[in-house]
Amino acid sequence: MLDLQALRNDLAAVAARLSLRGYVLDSAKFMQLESDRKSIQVRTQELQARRNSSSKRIGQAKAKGEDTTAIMKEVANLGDELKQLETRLSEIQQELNAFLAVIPNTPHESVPPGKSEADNLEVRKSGHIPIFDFVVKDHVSLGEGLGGLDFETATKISGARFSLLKGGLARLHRALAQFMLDTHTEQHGYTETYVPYLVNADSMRGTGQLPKFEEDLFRVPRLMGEGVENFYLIPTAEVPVTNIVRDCIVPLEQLPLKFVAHTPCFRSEAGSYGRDTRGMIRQHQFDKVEMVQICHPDTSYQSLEALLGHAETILQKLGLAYRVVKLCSGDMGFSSALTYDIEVWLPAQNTYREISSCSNFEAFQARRMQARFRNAQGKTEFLHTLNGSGLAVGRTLVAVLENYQQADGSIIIPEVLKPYMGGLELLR
RNA sequence: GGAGAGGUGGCAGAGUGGUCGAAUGUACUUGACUCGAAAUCAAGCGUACCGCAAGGUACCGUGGGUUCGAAUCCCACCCUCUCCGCCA
Repeated sequence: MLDLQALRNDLAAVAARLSLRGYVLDSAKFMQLESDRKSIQVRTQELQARRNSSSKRIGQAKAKGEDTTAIMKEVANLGDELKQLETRLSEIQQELNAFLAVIPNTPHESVPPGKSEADNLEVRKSGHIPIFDFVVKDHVSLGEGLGGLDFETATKISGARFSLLKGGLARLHRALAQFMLDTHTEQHGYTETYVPYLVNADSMRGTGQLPKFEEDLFRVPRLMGEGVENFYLIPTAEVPVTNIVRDCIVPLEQLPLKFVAHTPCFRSEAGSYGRDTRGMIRQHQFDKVEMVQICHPDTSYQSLEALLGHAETILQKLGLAYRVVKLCSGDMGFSSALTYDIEVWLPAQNTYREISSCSNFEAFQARRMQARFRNAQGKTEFLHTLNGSGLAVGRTLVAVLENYQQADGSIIIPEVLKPYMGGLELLR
């Protein structure tokens, strides 16, 4: 959520920044809602004040045993108008909230303007793109050749966009997640967390998935008395982990909070029907190791650089080539103020593919979550939240398979993973 | 699944229809005392919104209702705890 004060004080400036990312702010509607809200609120509070003082006088009179019919008559007609106004006021406030809830974050000033992926800015490249003296196979051929990747059975069990791993590949997948978690906890100072995979709607609203992106989620309805309460399968650990601080005032000295979690992620992939249909690249269920930082507004951009570095470290240790891009204004996610993507080299696709996304949300999520700290003056202020994949496990597996393949279809185990593979050197 | 208890300010804990945004204790902040600290004493100490201000409004798990007036009464729901049963 954007800062309501900013909208009130400088609507045009906010609208201009939003237009950079292709969002057209309905300024007229906002001004209308605001002025309605204001006039009705003033009138409502006026009547409430009158009712309160009259009621108080009735109480005092009754205590003295005096007759109260005169005062009661005064108040008698207040009720209806007041009730109407109160209803109207809460309607308007709901409209205003609904209006605010679907406005994306404003991009940070350093974000390159642009419309699509094509306008993203390459920040740096790292590692060496491997050269093969044979025709490379993609991860599907490699995995199936090794007998460890079985999409046919996964489709039977669940449907399209699910995968079944077996044997060495399943272990390699687990090894990757373990390696990432250990690196972030032991070398980067993150606290490991184990979190719920089903969350409530408040949590989804807190991080910005709701109300706008319900169609991207798997919803799990649950009967609750008369009605239904919805759970949602998490699309990323960002949701449960960031919501740790929802409705919290975090003591200043505890900042920054750094959490890491390894979870499955569930995405409906509505609207991406034709894309990446082959292989593990785009699945309804995939594992991800996610880093989250909750920090002071003054240091959030330093934290973002650090967090990006933590994700890069994983790729460096795995010996994979990658590049870092800064997303342009039109390609950023709803809640983000600034996002770096890390793209890993995939030989079979002869290109870089996204494997991590690291974002600073500034106070956008914190405002939705009421996540605050108390500043030196004792006033509450909104925290800044950040997160980044460190990394997407499934795609990392794809990258390892493709980059470490040999002519006979076997896979060399990267040095850092050997301890997690019981010393195994080669997957065949 | 059955039975019971309970959800009030950072915490503890009063409050069963009126002067209650809420006693009291504790924590915290400031001042006094002190070389300093402890103890003691005094004052302050929730959040949001409207207003230049004075001041006003809302919030006692959530949502509805009754009433001139609700933390307090009624209804529904959610959550927590205890016991029994079942279960990884």
